[in-house]
Amino acid sequence: MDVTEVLARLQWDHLFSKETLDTSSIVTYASGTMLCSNDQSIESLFVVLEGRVKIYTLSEEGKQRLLRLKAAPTLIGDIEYASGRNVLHTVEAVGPVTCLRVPFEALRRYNRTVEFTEHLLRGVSEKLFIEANASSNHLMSTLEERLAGYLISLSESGNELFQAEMSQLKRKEVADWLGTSYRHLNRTLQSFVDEGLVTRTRKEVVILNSEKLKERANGMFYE
Amino acid sequence: MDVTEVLARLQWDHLFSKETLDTSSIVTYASGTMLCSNDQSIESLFVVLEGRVKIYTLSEEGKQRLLRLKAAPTLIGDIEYASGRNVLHTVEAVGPVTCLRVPFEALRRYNRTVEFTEHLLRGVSEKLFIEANASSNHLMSTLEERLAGYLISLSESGNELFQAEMSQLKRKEVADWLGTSYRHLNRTLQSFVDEGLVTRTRKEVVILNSEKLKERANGMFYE
DNA sequence: TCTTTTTTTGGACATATGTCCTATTCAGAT
DNA sequence: ATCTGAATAGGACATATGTCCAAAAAAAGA
Repeated sequence: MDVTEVLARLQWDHLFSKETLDTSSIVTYASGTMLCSNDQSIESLFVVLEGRVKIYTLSEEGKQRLLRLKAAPTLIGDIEYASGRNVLHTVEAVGPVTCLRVPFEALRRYNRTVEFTEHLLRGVSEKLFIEANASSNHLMSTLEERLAGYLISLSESGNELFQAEMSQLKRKEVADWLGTSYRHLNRTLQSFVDEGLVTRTRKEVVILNSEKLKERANGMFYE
Repeated sequence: MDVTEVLARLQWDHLFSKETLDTSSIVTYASGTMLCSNDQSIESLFVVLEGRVKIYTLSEEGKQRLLRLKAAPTLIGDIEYASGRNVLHTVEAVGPVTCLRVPFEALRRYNRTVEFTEHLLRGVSEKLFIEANASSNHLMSTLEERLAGYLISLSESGNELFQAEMSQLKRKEVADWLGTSYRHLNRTLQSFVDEGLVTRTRKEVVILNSEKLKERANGMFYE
């Protein structure tokens, strides 16, 4: 794999200086590998070039909350590089993942350009927006609304990104992502079935009445 | 008020170019004024030089959630400048507030330096950390834990910043900040009283048994 | 084909928290 | 001192959601 070419394809070729790239390396992770774990220290930026990663919080007691699935290209470690703190969110490879690993040290030394810093800034503030919105949504809505919103968001065209990232979750993962228990997800799904809004086989959910479902979502919509 | 001098005192004097400062102006807001409101567009960065601001989300239905009180110095609009989006959180003056208002346009034209961008980046990622942690805390703990954590955090020395920002909240505001109803805050407070952990007058809460209270906080701690 | 294990589904119950409402108390204005 | 409006306190009830468990179904072995 040719790094220069891949970066060019992403239009990220101007971001890293030659010296920086010289100290960087391509690394590949098997499915299930943790690229970084909550609260540990981290010393490199990971540019995910290929594959998909799962981002979630993992508390001491083992409770976890799925934040999102992200497909390449994406940056891991940008927040930690910018803030100097330990890892905020755990990141795990879903399927094989190829990254460019760029040591923070190289960035500090050879990469303090406006272009690169602005790129990080844009990325981090984008993440902040998403996090803040997710958090508000969660705090201010019931599972019913969130689930309806999730189903609608998956079915409507116009947010391929979300669909690519969030479909193919297993039921249990959907529960995690929605921040609820498996039990309660089922209960709520069933109530939609009872009202004729959706049908459910054990493999999939089919929307019958997307109008009413949208009402139930009460404005909740993911992208 | 001399801007150059104030910025120097904050050690922010290297951040803005002369041209930028020329297009900026000092503005003063009366208590209660909104510096910016959720979802509106914003065209200037506000450098809060004096006073305190209240940052919160405000949903369409009027539900609000207090995120924090912040004392000067602090930046408002940095996230929006960085992401190009509309306002994320509503900001309101608590008492008179003096700001330096810097048009985004000037920043784009005269201020794309590494120093300034890195400053924004540090600030935004710091905010992301706080937001992410608050959100996890909220999702994974009961009010009892959060309230205990809040009380402990206010009483222990070592986080003057938090104390300066979060004491002197009215009970209703504390409820907002903890993301609960006034009713439930009272109920939980009362349970602490019943167990002899704290005493409560209608003005203040006094901690009697900080050991046990800390246990109740179950690791929750604010800073 | 027959077990054994895993996944799905849903009952029963506990509980954290919200909503609505009514006293009570306190501070400030008259 | 009296009135008025905000802030405080708590009763009664509804409900969203979690926990624990057992039955049913599917998948995987044997």
